[in-house]
Amino acid sequence: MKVVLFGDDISLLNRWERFLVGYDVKIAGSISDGDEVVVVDFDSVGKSLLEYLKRGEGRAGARFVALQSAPKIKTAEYLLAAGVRGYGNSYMQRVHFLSCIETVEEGNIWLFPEFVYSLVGRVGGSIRSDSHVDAPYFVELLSPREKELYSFLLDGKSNSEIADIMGITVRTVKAHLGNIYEKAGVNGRVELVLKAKGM
Amino acid sequence: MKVVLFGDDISLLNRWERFLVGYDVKIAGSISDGDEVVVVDFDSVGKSLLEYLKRGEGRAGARFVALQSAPKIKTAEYLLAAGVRGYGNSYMQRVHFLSCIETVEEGNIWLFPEFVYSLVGRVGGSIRSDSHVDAPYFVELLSPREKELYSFLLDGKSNSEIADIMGITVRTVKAHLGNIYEKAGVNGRVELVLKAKGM
DNA sequence: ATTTCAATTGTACTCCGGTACAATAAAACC
DNA sequence: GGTTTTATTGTACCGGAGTACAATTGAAAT
Repeated sequence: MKVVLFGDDISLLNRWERFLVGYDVKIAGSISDGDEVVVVDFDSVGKSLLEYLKRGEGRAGARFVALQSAPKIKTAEYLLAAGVRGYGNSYMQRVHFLSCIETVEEGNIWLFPEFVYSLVGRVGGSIRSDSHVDAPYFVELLSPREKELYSFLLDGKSNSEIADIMGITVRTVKAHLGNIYEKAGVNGRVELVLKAKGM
Repeated sequence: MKVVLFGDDISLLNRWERFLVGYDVKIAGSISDGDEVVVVDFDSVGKSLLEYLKRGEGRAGARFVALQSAPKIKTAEYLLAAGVRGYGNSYMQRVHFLSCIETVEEGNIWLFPEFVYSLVGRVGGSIRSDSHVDAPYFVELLSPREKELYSFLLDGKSNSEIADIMGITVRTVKAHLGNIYEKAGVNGRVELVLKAKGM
C-alpha cells in the first residue's frame, strides 16, 4: 500500500512517517493523483487541497485523508462533501492513525470519534430501542475448532497456511471446511466469504 | 487500561487476547461492572449482555463493546440505544480492534465502517454530494466490462456461469479477472471478495 | 499515422480446493 | 451401554481457478 504525506509542517510529517513503518511512504511537494492514500496536513496546506478538490481533478485514484490539529464538525461535513475519505486529528495516536489509513485504503470512510458521536446524536430519533435482533447465524453452529479455522479463512489464508498455523494437516483443514460449508449451506470458500457479511 | 473479555467462544477470546499484548486483560465468567472496557462476543453471550443492560445496572463504569461475526446496522442501532459504546466485527484486524478499544476507553463511540457510512448518508445532502464514494476505490479503475463481470462474481457465480451470462468464453472471463485482480492488488477471488467487503 | 486501451480468444500447464471412499479415538449425551 | 459429535487423518480423483505464452480487432486519444 502506498501512502503519500503532504504538508508544510515537517515535524508532523516525520511523526506520521514514523507511524508508517513497513508502508510504502512518500513525502510529496504537491498534490498529485495516483493509486494511493494521501494524508494532508489540513492546517498548513488545506487551501491547496480544497482548490485541488474544487477543480474536480484526480477523482480516479487518490483517497484523501485530511488531518487537523483541532478537528471540527463543520469542517468534517465540508470535506466529506468535497470527497475526502478521512478526517481527524493530526496528533492522534498511532493506533488510530493506522486504523484510519487501513479503513480508507479499504474504501471506507474514517471520521474522528467526536464526529461519529455527533452523527449518532443527530439520527438518534431513528435509532429504536426496540429493534429486532437478528435470528441465529451459522457461525453459532460451528464447533470451537471450526470457528478457529473460520477466522483464519476470513484472514484470507489458504488451506496449507491454515494447516501450518493450527498444527494440523491440510486433510484436516479440508474436513473442517467441509463441515463449515455444510453448516453454512454453501458450496465453497467464495460463497462462504460472501455469506460472512450477508452480502 | 483494563480490558475484560467475555464470551463462550474460546478461540475468539484467544484471538482478542493475542491482540491485547501489553494490556491488562481478564477473561470473565460473567458480566460485572468496573472501570474497564468490556468486550463481549455478542454471538455467544449477547442475551446476557442485553439482559444486563435492560436491567439498567452497571452504568457507572464499564464501557461495553459488542462484537459479532456479521455486524448489522439494525443491531448497531439497537445496541447504541441500549448503551453499548462500540460495535463491530468479531474478526476484524488487530489495528481496528485496538483502535476500537482505545476509542471506547477515551469515552467515545466506535462503530464499524459501514455503519459510519450509513450515518453519513442519513444526515443527508448537506454532506453527500459525491456518489462515487459508494464503491471501493479500485472499482473506479475498472472498465465497464470488468465492472459488469465483478458484479456477477460478487453474486457468487463461477467462471463458467459468468461466461454463459455474459456471452463470452471462460478464457475471456479469466482474462478480465486477471485484470481485475491486478487493479485490486489481490491474488485471487477470495482475496477480492474479502477486499470488497472491507474485512 | 501511431499508440494505447479494451475486448476477445487459443493452447498449455500447474496448483489448489473440494469431495468421495475410508478409518480411529475421545468426549458428551441419552 | 449405545449413539452422536468432534477432531484427526490417508488415498484418490476431478474440476475449477489462475497464469504464461501468444494473438487479433476496433475505438479512442495523441
